Amino acid sequence: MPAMKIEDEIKQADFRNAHQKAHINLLYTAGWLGQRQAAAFKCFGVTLPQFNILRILRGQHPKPATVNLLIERMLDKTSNASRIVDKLENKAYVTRTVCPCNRRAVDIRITEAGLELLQRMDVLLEQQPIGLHNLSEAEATQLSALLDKIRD
Amino acid sequence: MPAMKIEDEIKQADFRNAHQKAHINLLYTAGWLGQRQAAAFKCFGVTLPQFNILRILRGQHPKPATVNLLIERMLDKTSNASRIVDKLENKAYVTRTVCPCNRRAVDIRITEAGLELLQRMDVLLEQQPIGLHNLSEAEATQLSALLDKIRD
DNA sequence: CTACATAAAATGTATGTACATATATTTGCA
DNA sequence: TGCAAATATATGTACATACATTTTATGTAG
Repeated sequence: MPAMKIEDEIKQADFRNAHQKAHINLLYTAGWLGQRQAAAFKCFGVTLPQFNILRILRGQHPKPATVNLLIERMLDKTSNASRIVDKLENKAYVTRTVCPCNRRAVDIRITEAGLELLQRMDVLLEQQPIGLHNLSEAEATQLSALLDKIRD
Repeated sequence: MPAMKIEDEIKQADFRNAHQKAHINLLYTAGWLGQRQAAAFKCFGVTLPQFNILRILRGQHPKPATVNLLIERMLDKTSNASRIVDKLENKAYVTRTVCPCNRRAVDIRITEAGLELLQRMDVLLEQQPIGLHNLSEAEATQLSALLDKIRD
């Protein structure tokens, strides 16, 4: 992946202003990052949203989580947690049981196989980091502050 | 949309380090921004990818564009331009004709209805900007530089 | 205690994404 | 010339997203 400024990446040299340029750059870079992550996850047979849900479930383990809790903690809150859990259940990485104290809710738990998968992924993902390692500590902090300000 | 730091948004107070926090913040903020844009476009009956393609076609107008050219200029290069053009063709915002000089290629042109739609959207989108207006000029420039560095 | 609102999850439909493959056309080269 | 490689686009499938609707269970007001 060669070094490229955003102008070259999408072959549009003339942005209206710095705001538009940063806006497009933000969407583009997030896509770039997400794609690299998805590629790294592919050989494990899980997608990025599935991975994220597994991590939330590991954080709860051995307590169960409900679909509502998953939605609260997911990056994309409008996505359909129920169907992502379907896929993980098919792969035997999670279990679903009706919550005994509230039969509307469903208790979702990560299985041993799921925990083992996460552990294997942790090892490989640390070996080849695909994150923001090009940034210094100070730059990463600065970036977070700018992003927070966008959403204010 | 209330002001919220990323820790509160996804209810995960303990990030491993500044890099991980910025990483998650980047994906989250891009999703947040994309969703707001999609919501603004919804009343016009087009999605964000469809809008982006229409803008590229307006940039070419009255010259045609090919699918390859669209892919080159799209933010997400791996997306399926052909099927997005399908949707726009169904709405009569673009036309497809076999390129006379290369019958493998397809000339795609924006129609009058498409141009008119973009103009209506321009007007409303300028009235209620959904971009990075919280950032100063200097901050937007700084953000772009950080994002470029991530992809180096 | 029924009736209606609320809550939790699942489902339906349209769209988009990622990746592999198919189809048609053109080009290059032995 | 003829045939393989390359090119331009389209299609198939699995997955995810956005949003509306449905199903089932719980709570609450009268």
